[in-house]
Formats: sequence, C-alpha cells, structure tokens
Amino acid sequence: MIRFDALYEALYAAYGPQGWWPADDAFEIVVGAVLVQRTTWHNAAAALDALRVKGLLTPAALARAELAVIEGCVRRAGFYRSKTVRLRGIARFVIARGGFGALSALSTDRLRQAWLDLEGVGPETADSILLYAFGRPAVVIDEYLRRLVRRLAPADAKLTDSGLRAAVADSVDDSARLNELHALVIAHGKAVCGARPRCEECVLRRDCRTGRAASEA
DNA sequence: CACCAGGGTGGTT
DNA sequence: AACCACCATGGT
Repeated sequence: MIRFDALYEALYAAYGPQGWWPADDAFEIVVGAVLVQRTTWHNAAAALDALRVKGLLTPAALARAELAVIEGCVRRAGFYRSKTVRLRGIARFVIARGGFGALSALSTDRLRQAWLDLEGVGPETADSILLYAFGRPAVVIDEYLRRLVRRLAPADAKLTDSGLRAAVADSVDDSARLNELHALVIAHGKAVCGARPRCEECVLRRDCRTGRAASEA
C-alpha cells in the first residue's frame, strides 16, 4: 500500500500550498462544491460570482429565490437545471437544520449522512463539505486519486473506495493535511497524471504505465 | 471536430 | 455490485 504521508510530502514539495477554501463562508463553500461537479473551477467560480452579485449566497436568499433567477447564475457551470433545484434544496436543508452552527454540533458520521441524504450530494461532495466547510478530517476520494493509486501501486488495483479511504486516513489524520492532500492530488492530476498521463514530467519520478520507478537523472 | 472538467442519479444486468 | 445513459456549459 502507498504511504500517503510520503506521497503528501512529495506532492507538497513539488506543487506547494494550493490555497483551497481556507476559511471562507461555509455556505459559499457548499454551493461551490455542488457547482464544481464535473466542471472546471473556472466556470464554477464564475457561477458563484453571479450568485453573489444577486445576493443569493445565503441560505435564506437562495431558499426563496425564483428558479429562473438561480438558473441564470448557474448556467455557465453546466447541468444548470439539476444544480439549481439541488442548490435551493440545500439552502432549505440548512435553514431547516437551524444553520451551520447547529449542524456543527453533529458528530462527523451523522453530519456526513445528513448531507448524503440530500439530492445532489454524493460521497465526494459530502466529504468535500465535511473537510472544507466544517474542518472535519474527511478523506475525499476522487477519480484522480483512484488513478494515482491504480498506477502507482498496481497491486492495490482492486481497492474499493472505503478501503482506500481507510488507507489514507491511516497515514494522514489531521484535516489541514487532508485538505491540502486533496488539492495536491488534483493539481498533480491536471499536471501529469490525468486521463492522458505525461509520465516523463512526473514529479514522483515513476512511470505510471509500467508502475516502475523512472531512471534517476 | 473530439475530448475533458474538483459528480450524482436512476435504470438495467 | 458493476455498468450505463443522462445531465449541459465552457475551454482546449
């Protein structure tokens, strides 16, 4: 199994701090987490700005906004019809639960399940919300991380998400490092380890197509 | 033109 | 449980 603490150090040394959602408004982080689904952050941020301009980045405002108005802001982030309905549902959920202060009183397991019960919040988005909006030590498992493990450690290819989650949590436990790790995995994926790998430039000095270490220069 | 992007849902096998 | 089509816009 991969040493994820060592992987973290290697990626951090190569790419540096990513500055993902330090501690902005929690609701804005949640909205951003939904908007960015299957889209670039560039387009999600533009949609986020459009919502902010219309004053819709609060649970109360978004909960009672017209769907057509929300759609106009969300359109550029893609899947805008479903995302619009889901975002308004999330706003109503936050209000019904008494706000983020009340939600923060829940255990991490209860909180995760509460978000998962919502339309539009799956495992990856739920863990992103736990990690970036609530500061809980959640492990975000995305396609980049699966690829990385699949290529870096072919022997672990049959690992399930929950198995991978346990393995990561075993070597990286604090939320600050998990926060950075998720961002670093994506930075690395976009740089060299995406759908089409560029192993010649890989900072991990390993050919992910053969699983063997690259020759030292 | 094809392909990808910081996923999730519902249906089928 | 594994696969599939679908959602939809914007960038390269």
